[in-house]
Amino acid sequence: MDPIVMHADVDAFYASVAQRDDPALRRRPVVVGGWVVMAASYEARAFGVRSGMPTAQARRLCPELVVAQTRFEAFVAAGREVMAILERFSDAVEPASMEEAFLDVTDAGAAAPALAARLRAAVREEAGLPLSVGLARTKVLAKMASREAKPDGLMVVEREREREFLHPLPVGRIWGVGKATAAKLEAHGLRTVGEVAELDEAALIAILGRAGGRYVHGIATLRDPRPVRRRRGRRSVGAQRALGRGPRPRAEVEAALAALAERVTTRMRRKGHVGRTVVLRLRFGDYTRATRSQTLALPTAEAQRVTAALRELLDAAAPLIARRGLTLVGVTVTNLSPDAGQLPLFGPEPPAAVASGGEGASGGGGGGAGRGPPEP
DNA sequence: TCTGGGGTCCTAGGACCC
DNA sequence: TCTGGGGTCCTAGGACCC
Repeated sequence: MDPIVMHADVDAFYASVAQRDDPALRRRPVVVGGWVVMAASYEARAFGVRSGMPTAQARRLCPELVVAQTRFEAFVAAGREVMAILERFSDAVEPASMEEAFLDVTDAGAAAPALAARLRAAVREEAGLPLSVGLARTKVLAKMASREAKPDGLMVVEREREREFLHPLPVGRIWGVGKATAAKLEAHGLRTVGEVAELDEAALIAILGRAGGRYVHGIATLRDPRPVRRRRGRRSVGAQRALGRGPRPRAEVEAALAALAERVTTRMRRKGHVGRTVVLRLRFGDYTRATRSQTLALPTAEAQRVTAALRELLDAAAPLIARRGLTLVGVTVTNLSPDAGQLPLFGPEPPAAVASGGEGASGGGGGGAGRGPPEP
């Protein structure tokens, strides 16, 4: 029997939460964000407003735009509320972000569309949020179906309609294919998914590399055997801060890094994580980026140790900074593992953090199965 | 359209080991 | 003797997603 995968995704998540919590915002063009739009309601999208756009530009496109405050705790709480509802509809729920998840609903069989309708109603009534749902045989198809279903809709891609649904789409609509990959495909004259499906895997690997080639080939030929799996542990924790233009004294940069290290390690300690690799992220005046990283002998969640590593990394990057001008610094701690000091000796189940089997301490190269190619 | 902040995964080269 | 082959880890960068 074919699996049935559901992809459930709250529409315009941040903006919908804002509209839910403030009735005066309903049916009005709303964005959430600061100086850049983080989410736009569908009313705002009708004016051409998109996330990532500077708020000033959004205002020019839509003079009656309402800019709602970013209430991060409210978003986190709303996300949890939605996930709790989803958990009632399947044992296998794989969150993909705060506001979307894959559900294995194979057991529902022919009743899956009715289940999806009930789920949408539950999220609407209990969480007060619009949910779009895609139903299909694979994750990618379900994901792409929910996208087509938006806003506030349900789309079912039946097995015998998969080709008809997928093949006419431009390659850039494949989940996981962005601008760079689409450009490579188009440079070979491949514009639609159907055209890609005519190539064999080796040809696609030659164009996109091993993982990308396999992935795109699998999707185009309707193979995507990745199962819905429960959430894996977090892989990294990070924070960053824009510094504005103009030269910054070293002391100011160091102070910013110390504050970021504090923020990151506090979050790690709260979750019982330690990490071994410290990554310094930099962005320059010309919007180019660079990273410098250092792997410690022992994992840590101490701000001081992270800050010390950051200082060394900053020294290593000094010539680059002098040349290009620093505009943003970020700190990421990766190579996470559960803090052994915090492990219960006889817990009900083992900690889930680094659970991905034989991957070991997945340094920088990492084989994961998140979005990667379909497994053989 | 001049560009937020938080993540995940893949690639490639070099070091090092057996 | 025109020079192994496989594996792991680290570093840096790129692509993509929400």
